[in-house]
Amino acid sequence: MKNQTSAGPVVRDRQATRMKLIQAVGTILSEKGFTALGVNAVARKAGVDKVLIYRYFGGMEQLMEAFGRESDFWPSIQELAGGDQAAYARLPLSEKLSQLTLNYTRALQSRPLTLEIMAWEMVERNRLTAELEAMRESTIMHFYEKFFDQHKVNVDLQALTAVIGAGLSYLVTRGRNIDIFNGIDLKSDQGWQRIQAAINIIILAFLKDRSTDKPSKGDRHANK
Amino acid sequence: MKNQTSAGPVVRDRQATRMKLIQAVGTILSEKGFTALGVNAVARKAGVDKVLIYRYFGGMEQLMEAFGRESDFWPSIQELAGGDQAAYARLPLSEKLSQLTLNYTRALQSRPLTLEIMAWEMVERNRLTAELEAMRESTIMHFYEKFFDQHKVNVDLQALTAVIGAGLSYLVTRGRNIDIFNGIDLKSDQGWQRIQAAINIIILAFLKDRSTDKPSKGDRHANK
DNA sequence: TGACAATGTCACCGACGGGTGATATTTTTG
DNA sequence: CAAAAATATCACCCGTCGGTGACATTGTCA
Repeated sequence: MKNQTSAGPVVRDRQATRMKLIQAVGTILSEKGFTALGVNAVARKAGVDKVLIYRYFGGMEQLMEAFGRESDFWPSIQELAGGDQAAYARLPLSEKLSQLTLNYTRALQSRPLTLEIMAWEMVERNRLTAELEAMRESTIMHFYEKFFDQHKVNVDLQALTAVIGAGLSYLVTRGRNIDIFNGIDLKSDQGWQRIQAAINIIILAFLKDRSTDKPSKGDRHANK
Repeated sequence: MKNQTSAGPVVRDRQATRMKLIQAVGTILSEKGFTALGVNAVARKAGVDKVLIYRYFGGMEQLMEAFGRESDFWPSIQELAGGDQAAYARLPLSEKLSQLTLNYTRALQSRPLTLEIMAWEMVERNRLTAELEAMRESTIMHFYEKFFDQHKVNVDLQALTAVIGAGLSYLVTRGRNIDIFNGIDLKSDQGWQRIQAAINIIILAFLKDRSTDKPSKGDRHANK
């Protein structure tokens, strides 16, 4: 066993090299953004030859895919529920929705890399964006089943959350590049408080007189 | 006066060439998207030498800027109001908002180039995206002044329209690449009807009991 | 007519992109 | 130890990019 190669320089470790490449993807994305992402840049950043990207992953697409899996890009159900799922489950529907939107906003704002990818999703579809999309749909779906299915409502809850969720995604993503949207200051806490306040009102008003957790009233006409 | 250059080939017309270049920008954007936009591609598409981009515009940035001005990228106030501004002005506030969101959605959906640019706005800031941004803010601002200032409401109307507007922008832009968002089918009319229905409910519910066009009630507390 | 500007083409540059074959070095295996 | 496989480097190909200088053609004006 001559495993001690003296002052061994140049360690050869496939797994370590793979990791270096995967991490380099994240570094490039956060430093330069998606437009700068490519085999040359990633290999340079990782301090490794670019041919290894092809050898170990099959190409840039697959490397991005691997990058997508080995990170906490997307908030977990736990995080979206605010940490205590049992407590969350006991909240009334309006509170659940309100908390969800707040947690969602914070989760996004704390993930610059996710925002970078979400922005890129608008422009291009590749394995990384597809991977993230799948995660997202899956998480949201499970969240729905776990916490919302129990509530009997005669309103289109999916449409409501779609609009609000889309709105938040847009505002957070956009907030990286612009200061003011529609008169709201996206760089200040006060601006986000206005948004959150409006969403809370929307949720309360949307549910009011239109749904009850106890389906006893015979009221069924939702619109007009 | 030797103005008849026989079967004159090779017409030399600065204005026409400028136009060819500007139009080529639009063609590239709609055919290949923003990632393919560059001096080489544009010149090739226009059938013109790329050096003219520098001579006539000063560079790609300025060409994009020119492109941004010479087109109806952004819906006019007229279009957002649904064609008849006088009639629109007479509507109650909730109807105004409802119509506005509908017209906004349709306006965006009928402008694939605008969507392409809006998508790119998420990723990069350049003269073209800045141009579109300026147009947008300006139009929205004027629209507000013209049709909404008259209404006395004690709710944060800007925050409401910010959330809804952002949501629609996101959904329409995203609808180019994905089919389903949050369980809503973005490719079908039925999906969009669900969204529009939800928005209508939101608007009605948001305004109900919280605002009156006649500010007589002393109720001023909006959110708890 | 000749001078001159306007218009447009062409060839070329250096930098960087994705991708590949040959080769060197380290580790494992027999 | 030697042979073979795994790991990593290097040099190179080809295409495209943004950008520029030299040159050709056309129109204008004196």
